[in-house]
Amino acid sequence: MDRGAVGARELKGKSEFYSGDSASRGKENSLGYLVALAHRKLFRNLESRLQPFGLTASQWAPLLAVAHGQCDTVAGCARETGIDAGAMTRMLGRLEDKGLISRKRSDNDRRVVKITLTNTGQRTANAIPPVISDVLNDHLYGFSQNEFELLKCLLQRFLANGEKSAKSVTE
Amino acid sequence: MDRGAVGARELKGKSEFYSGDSASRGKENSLGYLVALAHRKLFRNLESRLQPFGLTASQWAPLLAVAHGQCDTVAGCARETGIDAGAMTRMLGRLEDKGLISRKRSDNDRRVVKITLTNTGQRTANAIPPVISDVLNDHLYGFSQNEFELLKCLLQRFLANGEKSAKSVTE
DNA sequence: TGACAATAGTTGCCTAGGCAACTATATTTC
DNA sequence: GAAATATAGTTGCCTAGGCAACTATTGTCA
Repeated sequence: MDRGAVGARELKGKSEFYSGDSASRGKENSLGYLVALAHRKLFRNLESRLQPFGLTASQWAPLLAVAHGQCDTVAGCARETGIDAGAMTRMLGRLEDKGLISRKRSDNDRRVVKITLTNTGQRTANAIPPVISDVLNDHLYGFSQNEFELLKCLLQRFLANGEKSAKSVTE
Repeated sequence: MDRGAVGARELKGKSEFYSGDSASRGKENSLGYLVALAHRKLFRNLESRLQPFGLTASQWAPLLAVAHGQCDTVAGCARETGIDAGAMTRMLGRLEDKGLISRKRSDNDRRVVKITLTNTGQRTANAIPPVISDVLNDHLYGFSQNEFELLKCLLQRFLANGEKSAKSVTE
């Protein structure tokens, strides 16, 4: 057992789970590795299950976001899915190439590009939620309701801490 | 509250936290989004803190793996960090361009390429663990020791389930 | 020994995200 | 109303990972 498993040191009210000499050694003990591996595995499982629909693991998110009325512009989709606007332009281009969405310059505000689903896009958007659910449920096999809520809660805090940290660096 | 928060349905011993109609709606409630966002945020925070060392958030892992003697070949590094061998070839190329590692064809087995750290690479490998620790600790601000262990444990199970699921599809 | 399989590494092609520079349009401010 | 500012979208350049095809080398086995 290394220090990470022994106990967190307290330093001016800030807990230190990792210290320089033991950090990130071994994939199982480092949260960095774990978060990355969990993400990659989930991503690849989604990828293989969405292949029959001609979708990648990155493409379902903006598609569903539009289908659910959460966004209808490039910038909106970028904000909603948390990725770069430039990347979103290209992403929507690929979705348009596949005939799932269509883009049209707005008349009210000539800066924005309005995004709508095609019929095919709508059908696909209807079909994929069960697939996503299946994959997530597979990853949650054996979890109790408590553990499920706990994991969500801990990840939300992990994420929120990271956002605060990023801000404090740039300020 | 949608179904996900109400309770998991049991279906032939398999819990269903997500059902087709509510899956992945809203970033906060979907574990898919949460895992992806947590990973991206951690990745970007690492990126900005490693910039002074001329490293990206993907490059420290193979560098430390070599420094810790966990691998000394392309295939070994790929296995150790869980990424594709082709991607690893290019990754090591970038590290070589930066003068951090050097590559040399083995004499025993002319297929393998032996990887060693340069002096600069060794110095960098010594310098970055505290930085990684700092970023991880930031993300874990306010976590109790219990919560820290719990998050690791839950993520390990989430990951293991995903690996089993992927295998059962290909078999 | 000779055919076959397995392994190591590389390369090309694809999707993907981040960042910066840029244009066009809209909003705010003086 | 004109200038400054903000916002929307696009594009180029970078790193990055997955997959498939390929070569070279090594190991296996009939």
